[in-house]
Amino acid sequence: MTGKRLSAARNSVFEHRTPMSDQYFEDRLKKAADLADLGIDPYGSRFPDVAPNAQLRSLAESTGLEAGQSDESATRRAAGRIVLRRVMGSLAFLTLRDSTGDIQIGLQKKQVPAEAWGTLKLLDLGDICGFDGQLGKTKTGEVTLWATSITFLTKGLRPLPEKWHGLTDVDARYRQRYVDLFSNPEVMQTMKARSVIIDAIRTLMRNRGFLEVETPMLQPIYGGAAARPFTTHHNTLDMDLFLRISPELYLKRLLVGGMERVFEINRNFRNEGISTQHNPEFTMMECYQAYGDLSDMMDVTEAMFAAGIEATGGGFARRFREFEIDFTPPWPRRTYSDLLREYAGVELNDATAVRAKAAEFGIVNAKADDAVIANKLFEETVEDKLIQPTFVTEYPAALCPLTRRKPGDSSLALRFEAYVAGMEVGNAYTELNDPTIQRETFSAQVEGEGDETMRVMDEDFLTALEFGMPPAGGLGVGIDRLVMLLTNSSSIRDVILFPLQRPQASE
RNA sequence: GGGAGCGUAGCUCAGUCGGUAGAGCAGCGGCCUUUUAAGCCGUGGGUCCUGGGUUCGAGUCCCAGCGCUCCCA
Repeated sequence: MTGKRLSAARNSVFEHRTPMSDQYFEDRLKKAADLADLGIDPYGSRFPDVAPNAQLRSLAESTGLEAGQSDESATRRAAGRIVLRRVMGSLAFLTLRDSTGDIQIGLQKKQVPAEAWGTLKLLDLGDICGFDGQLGKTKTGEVTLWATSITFLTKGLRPLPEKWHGLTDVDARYRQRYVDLFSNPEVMQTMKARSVIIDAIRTLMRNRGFLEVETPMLQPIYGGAAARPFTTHHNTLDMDLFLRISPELYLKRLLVGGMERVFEINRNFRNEGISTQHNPEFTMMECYQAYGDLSDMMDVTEAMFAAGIEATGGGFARRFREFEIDFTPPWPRRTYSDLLREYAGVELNDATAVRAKAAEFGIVNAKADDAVIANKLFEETVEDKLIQPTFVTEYPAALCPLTRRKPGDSSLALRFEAYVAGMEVGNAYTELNDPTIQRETFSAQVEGEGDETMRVMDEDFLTALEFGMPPAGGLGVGIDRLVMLLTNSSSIRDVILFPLQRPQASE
């Protein structure tokens, strides 16, 4: 890039910027132009054979370098963003950051070509640079790449956040996650952990014979959960579509089709509130196992957490917020009615007592089903007590239209929800595969809750069941919450790269 | 939806009783060969979220709006 071209770029940039930022832009664009004048491209290109910083650091340890020593037998190459700089006359130290961590770069005036030393003045915090040199340790023992050359790879035009505090403004961190990622290393670690955990879960499921599939996100009829959907529209077909709230009814069609074990890791969309536990789009692992039931799904749930724990290191005992949580399987099983008795002091089947107790918490709705009231009471009194991993079993059947009834007690459903730290992290059924009962429960649900659950009967799903779906266990696990628990992140927004934000008025 | 709080320099934050706006980092100029949030000297930088109002005078008090955070539902 020539200085002339940069001048033109500068002029166009300034037309769109506020006066106070011009100082930084102007200085940095000037430096980019100065580099170009020296024949150095401020926006470099291919820079092969870069060693990750973590690798360089471990190399320094494994080769037994002592303080004050350098390994003169080899030249190493590092690249990354300059985040700190300490210049003392004719000796300079830089802190270079990549996704694996930081490494110190040492530059001595008498060890680098004069032109290279001169370009140090043109280097800013935030620039992306590469360095070749010998690995060593300073006399204080800091691992240092003693550079013999500087390669400018990308000029940064904007100033970095404060070097000690980083970017802390929560809103800015989410809006400019790219700044958050390189200025707050723990954010990088969390996001890498998320990727590693999901990878481990995929491997687990494949090893158990589950086939990964992808089912529609755009659905003409939504279902599989009780939630409000997002609505969209297809122009050519001129039809409204819904972003899925759950893949359940499609995955079950695959069971009918003969895929005995399927799973999907993908996004669901629910047009509801936002909180530390809820993002409008969230990632769910959902799986179905033919010829299985609830107990198999408990096993899968425990194994998923075990896989995530193994992948991220550390033991089954983990800290999350103020809790010490032990994920060692098997997790305790507690029935819904036992928990309601223990924490709310009422019998599930005593509707009068349940309503009276619920009224104490301001839960009053004469038209609502007894089970709906009971469940609100459960949410109010029980959920936040379930700190250690717990499977809650035997849900009121009225809440579970897709679940098989308990043999001998049709008021209860063969369902469990897994709770950890007061959060629901998993939901599983022994799946209902009797099309006659399914039609009845759908009708009741459609009439009872209308828009909240399903707008119209999914006739094609019922048709599928009529062809015959094998008995099966099904499970959904919230991946975001699982990652929260295993990375000790207190908000779901801390484990989602780009959580939904209201757009900013300007800019 | 309700309550509380926050919004000041590129970033992190002060700003008293209403009296013409400050620090650190970052920037710029200078010194400096083992620093690591380097240090020292000097210096530039502001739509105090937006719009009204009260007042001789508003970052500060009042009203409305916007955005964010936390708690509750």
